[in-house]
Amino acid sequence: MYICTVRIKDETKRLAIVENTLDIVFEKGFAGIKMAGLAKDVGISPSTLYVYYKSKEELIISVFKELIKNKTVQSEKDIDKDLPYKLKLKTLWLYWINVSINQSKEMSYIHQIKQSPYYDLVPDDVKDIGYSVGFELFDLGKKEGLIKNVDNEILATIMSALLMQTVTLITNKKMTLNKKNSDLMFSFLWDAMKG
Amino acid sequence: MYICTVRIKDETKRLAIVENTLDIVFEKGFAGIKMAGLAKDVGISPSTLYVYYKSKEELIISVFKELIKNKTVQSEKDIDKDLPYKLKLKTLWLYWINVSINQSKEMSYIHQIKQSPYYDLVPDDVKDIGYSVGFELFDLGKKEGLIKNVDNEILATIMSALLMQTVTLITNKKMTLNKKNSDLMFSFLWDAMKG
Amino acid sequence: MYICTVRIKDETKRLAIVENTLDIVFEKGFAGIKMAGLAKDVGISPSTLYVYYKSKEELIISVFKELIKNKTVQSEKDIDKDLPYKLKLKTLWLYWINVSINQSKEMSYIHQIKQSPYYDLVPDDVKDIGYSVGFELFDLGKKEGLIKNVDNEILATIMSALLMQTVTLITNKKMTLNKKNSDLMFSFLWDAMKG
Amino acid sequence: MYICTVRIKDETKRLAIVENTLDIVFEKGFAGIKMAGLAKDVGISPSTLYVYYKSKEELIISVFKELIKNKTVQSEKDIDKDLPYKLKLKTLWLYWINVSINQSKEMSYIHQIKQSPYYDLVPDDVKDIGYSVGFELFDLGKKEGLIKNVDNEILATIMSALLMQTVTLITNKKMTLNKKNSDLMFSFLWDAMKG
DNA sequence: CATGAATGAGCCTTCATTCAT
DNA sequence: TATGAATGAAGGCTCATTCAT
Repeated sequence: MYICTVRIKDETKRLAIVENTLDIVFEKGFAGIKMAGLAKDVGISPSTLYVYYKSKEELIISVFKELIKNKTVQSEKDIDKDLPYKLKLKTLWLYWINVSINQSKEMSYIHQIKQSPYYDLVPDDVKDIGYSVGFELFDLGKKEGLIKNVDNEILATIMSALLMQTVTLITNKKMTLNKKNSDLMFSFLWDAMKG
Repeated sequence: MYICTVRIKDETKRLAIVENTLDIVFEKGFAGIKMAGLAKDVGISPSTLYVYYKSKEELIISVFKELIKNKTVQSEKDIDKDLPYKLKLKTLWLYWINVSINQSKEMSYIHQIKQSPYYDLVPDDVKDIGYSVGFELFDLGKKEGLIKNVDNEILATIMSALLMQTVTLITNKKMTLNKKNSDLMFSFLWDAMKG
Repeated sequence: MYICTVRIKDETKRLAIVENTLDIVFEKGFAGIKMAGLAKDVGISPSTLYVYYKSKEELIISVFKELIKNKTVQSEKDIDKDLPYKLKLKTLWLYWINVSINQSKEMSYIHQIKQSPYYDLVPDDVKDIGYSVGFELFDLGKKEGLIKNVDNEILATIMSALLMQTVTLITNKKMTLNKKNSDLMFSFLWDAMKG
Repeated sequence: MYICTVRIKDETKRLAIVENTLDIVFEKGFAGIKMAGLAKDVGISPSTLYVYYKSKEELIISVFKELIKNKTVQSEKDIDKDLPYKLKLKTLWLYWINVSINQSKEMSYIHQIKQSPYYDLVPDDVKDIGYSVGFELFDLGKKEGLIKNVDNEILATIMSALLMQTVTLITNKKMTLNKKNSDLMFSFLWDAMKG
């Protein structure tokens, strides 16, 4: 026996899937993604999910790709070329702090996938995107003798580490996000990096 | 009246279970723990696992408790009181680097459980152990005006962040563990912290 | 815009599940229900069972609810208002005898669940259905001074006890179901109850 | 590695096993018997259970045999030959009421095993014991024309049915056990049986 | 006789994915 | 494209029973 339903094709559906996936991963981690549950959250049938993504694996990786793509695009527009170097770095720092706080779900997703077996399945060209802005800034700082002459990878690591921990302190309510604390945390970064 | 002998639960076996659990989590994460697979690795029957731990959950948490217990015991013996302050801090730094590298599986387990839903099930008294040595050293440094006068929580966070990233660099073969690199990475920490 | 057809959960299948559950409980009791075995009997996959009932517990209770619902519906249509009182009671008696014999699996199920731990999980509003017809008849008999003036609960208990034992005698082939025996067994009931 | 314990052989152990089995079956039914749990309740090792009974099945049936044996022995001593017939029957009735109330666990066990698959495994000579006293009394009553001239099996069934339901009413607190109620319930029996 | 550890067989349940429309 | 039903493969766990002493 069969009944009929009418459905209008909806291109925002994919966006809804991404959004709900982020919510789930943020709250319960990757193990919390259940295809049927996700479909229900989105308001579609499990099989419809497979119209958009051919497997759970593909879903997880596609969502990651989408995040990376958006993140990179955004970060390119935000640097002001006329500031003194220290302020340039601070601008980048503040930008990342804000991104991390305001887009905590997205950041959490990226952070979690990097430690999961799924990350092995991410194509290399997607993996290596994201630090270009930082790298240029590091090169500049080193050329001008303002920061330690160390491999960019290491500098990026230092910056990322301090960034993440700052965000953690804020997220865990052990610190509030205000100018004083931003300055304090940035002072750690600057003192660590300056040559 | 009777005299009888009784077999005693095998401590070796429990250790083997812990060891294999660490291996699995290190390689595949918590989702990779399959009771049957673990049992096979250890060389026992799946049901025997349940003689030692009454559920997967309990296994995961018990292993964590054991790691914490051992870690704390070890870290208490390693501080030398007569060194100048910077060297004291460096000793702690090197100690942690070594622990992190040599016991990378254990550290990975601790790191992973802290971000998993299982951590909610860990008793609070087990959660709060681990930074006592660092905190004393921070207090000393602040009293002598050698490091920034900032909350211990923050200092510990900074140290921990740099530590973890250093270990990551080494583990990912982007850096080798030698004196030069140790000194370099410590210089980031020291410059960041010093007052 | 799309038109699509959707398969509907198969009522036949649900009935087949109920039927087979009754068979199993009748033959082997509640402990005899094995989800995989039941699925095989019905001709579906074990997991399909979980499309219809979300757990073994729910299956058992749902089947009970269904039996109670049907039983109540049926028993409401069978009373003839113009008979003399004794014959009214006998009609009810015979109706119940027939139900009990012809629907022995259903009765057995009801009887068994009431003595099992599952009964604690049955909602109260389902528990209390079933004696309404009898109670009205008892009230009538007491008003007319034809039967003992005793609590309905007790009268129902007496009737139910004799009924069940009669059925047991028949089921165990120690008695055949014929007019003479029906009359005999009803005479026990009537003599016991009459005022 | 082994340790030693000293144990004194204890013939009351078997009794303790029986007692605990009764408790379990009374509270949770036959499905509630778990060999390990029972052993723990008794204070012995699971394997020791197998010294006394070679399987769960044997345990269940042996306990039943023991109950039947004791019950029969007791019921033989309680009949007073000089009472008028109705009082003799009432004595038997009251005796059984008391047994049923005071030894509710034992009665429950007998009742439950009779409806379980285990009953098929009980030897026939054990099954048929228990009504001898009643049967003699029924024969007497029939000979004197005081009760209906009906097969003993049926009379016993009637009596047993009313008995069990009376006990149920009392156990479920819908009736209290006092002289008035005893008399009332016996009146049902007597009216039903008398010729 | 007594024991605690050990186990295999089996159970309930979940879930990513496919089927049939 | 869209769907709800259906499912196979697997996983966690239980428990009567045996092992080894």
